Amino acid sequence: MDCSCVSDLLFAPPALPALWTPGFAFPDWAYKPESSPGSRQIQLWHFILELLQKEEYQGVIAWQGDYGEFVIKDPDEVARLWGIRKCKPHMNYDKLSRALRYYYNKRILHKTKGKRFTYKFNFSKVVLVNYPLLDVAAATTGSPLLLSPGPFGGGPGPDAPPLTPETLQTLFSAPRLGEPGARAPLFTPETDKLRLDSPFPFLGSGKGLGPRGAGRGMLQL
DNA sequence: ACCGGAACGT
DNA sequence: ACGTTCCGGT
Repeated sequence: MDCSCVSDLLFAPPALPALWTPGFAFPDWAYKPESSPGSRQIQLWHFILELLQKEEYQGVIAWQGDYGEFVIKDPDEVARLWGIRKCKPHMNYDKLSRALRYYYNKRILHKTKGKRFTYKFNFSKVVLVNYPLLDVAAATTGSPLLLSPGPFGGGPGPDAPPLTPETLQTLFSAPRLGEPGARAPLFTPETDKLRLDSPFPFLGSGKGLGPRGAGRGMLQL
């Protein structure tokens, strides 16, 4: 069952110098397959983000509409590219869209109804799971960031985009490296990963979002 | 096109 | 866990 397509590792991780699409800032973890907590393989939403970030694919998939919303302009091509990456030669949009649907429950994506081939990222969710954003939120006590009484804590709302592009950009470009002792208590010093014993009021107490919780010391969905 | 169940593979 | 494949239904 050997497949002759290029391995993920050979896919040059674009030595990204903080590049972002017009109006949207992206953290580097979005491009690193291994940076997704539970996964060694490339994730579909990583891949989507990757395409979204490259200008040469703007005719294939691009940001459009609301914040976090993107439209697949060429479904067959996106499916083809995903098939190449995953060594699934028989990939097509029908199957790809099924995979995207998988993210609905995980609350990473949802569908923009009425708009063809249009989906929307739940960046707040994605960020919460993958990036140590919370210490920033904790540090900037005055910031209303993420603490809006939105769908978090109150239950699973239809969508939860409390983050603005500006907020994201600010957070991700924040030069908080090399600040000794500036570590927020939300993180264990050794692993630099999110601690699970911290109270996250906006995580809805994990209700319906998966009871397991403490996987590998990382928050999961 | 879009949905979600189910079985399956890794 | 993260899809992939197949499917009947809207």
